[in-house]
Amino acid sequence: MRNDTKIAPRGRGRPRKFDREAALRAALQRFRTLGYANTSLDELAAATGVNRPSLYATFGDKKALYLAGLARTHAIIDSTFAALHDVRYPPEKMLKALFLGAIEGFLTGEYGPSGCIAVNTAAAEAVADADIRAALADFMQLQDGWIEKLMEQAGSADPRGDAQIASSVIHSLSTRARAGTPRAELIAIAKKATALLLA
Amino acid sequence: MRNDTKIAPRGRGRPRKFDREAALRAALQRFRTLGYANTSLDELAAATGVNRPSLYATFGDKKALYLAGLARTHAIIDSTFAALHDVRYPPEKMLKALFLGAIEGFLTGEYGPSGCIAVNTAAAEAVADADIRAALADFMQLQDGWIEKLMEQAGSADPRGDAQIASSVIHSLSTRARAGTPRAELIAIAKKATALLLA
DNA sequence: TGATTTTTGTACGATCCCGCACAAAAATCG
DNA sequence: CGATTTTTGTGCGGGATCGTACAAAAATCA
Repeated sequence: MRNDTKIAPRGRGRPRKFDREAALRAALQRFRTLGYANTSLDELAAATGVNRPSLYATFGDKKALYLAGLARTHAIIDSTFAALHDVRYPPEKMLKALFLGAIEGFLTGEYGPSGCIAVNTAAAEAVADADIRAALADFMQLQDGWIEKLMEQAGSADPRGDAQIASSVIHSLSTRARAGTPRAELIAIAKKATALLLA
Repeated sequence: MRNDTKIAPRGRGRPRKFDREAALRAALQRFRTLGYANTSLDELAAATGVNRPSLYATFGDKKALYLAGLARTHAIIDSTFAALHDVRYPPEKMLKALFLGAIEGFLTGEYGPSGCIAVNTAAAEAVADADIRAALADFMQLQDGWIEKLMEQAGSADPRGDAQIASSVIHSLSTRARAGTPRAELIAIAKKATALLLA
């Protein structure tokens, strides 16, 4: 809970009225709920409490704001995985934490379960937009890479392959959550995946 | 390759100039490439060769056209699974056909690999739009259900669970294809999934 | 206190987009 | 051949959206 507004070396001019991180979080939520293309700058301005000119001055255009949001999520995911790697759970507990943590996150959302912003909103833009496609690819590689490390730590005989399957199941859990699949079924899928990976 | 234009009982007025199915296919391709929200009716009119008023008269509004496209895809997937079920492949061959068939389809696209329209474009709209969410849920249930039947046929001890995992991997293969993952890596993931499911 | 710098907020222009109105066109029916 | 019916295609109107220009506001520096 750092207060960036106070930490930032206050320069010469009029002080910024809003917290950059908070605005980014609010924008991200809208993007995650509505998708990239359906989220207008008016809505983003309303959600963040920042008017359009200030959004442009701070983040650039709509795509830059979206990519900044993806980057923020990327960083959070990265540190979450790092923490999970640090605790060195035994294999089964690690998989449980991995899958259930993902599921609880996916069931979060403004108006309903919204899954993962990268898997479920960036993918829609990925064919037509090379930048968003690259961000999506980075995202998937981050996840695959970390899960591979976790599988290694768990003593897997094929960390890469096991990681790709676990990661794939997580992608699907995200989409299923967005489609309205109830928590119990998501958890059942996670349990089945755990059983297969530990066999 | 039926010619619906000729089969349809030609009524009284001026004959329709375009083939409904062909127009639907063209519209679907645009939706799959650009996503639902990014596809304008002007683009749909250009792609189908049908001007907007005729599109409205034939399909209704933009969402109805999109849902008609999803329904068409739904029907095709259904008959594809029915055919795969009919041939009664042995387990390994069945899984190979299942995964490789999906991958080849996902690598198809106008400007690049476009994956599955439901998983990768409907999902973006699913939180804010209940109709599209329902269509996506139907889609996933169709796939899960058919693969469960295939797993049963293959003698699985847990057809439902195995099907959910196989289906999940397919969802992820779709997203990965859209992110630009090369065919070889998709195939490797499919092989790994096959190995886990047959173990 | 006056000058400077940065952000804010209103307002605007240009573009795009959806959905439909309306007349012309092209077929069949009597 | 005239009447009817259905589709076509131009064209439009209202509205949303993006990105920016410009003056006012709020801070620091000299």
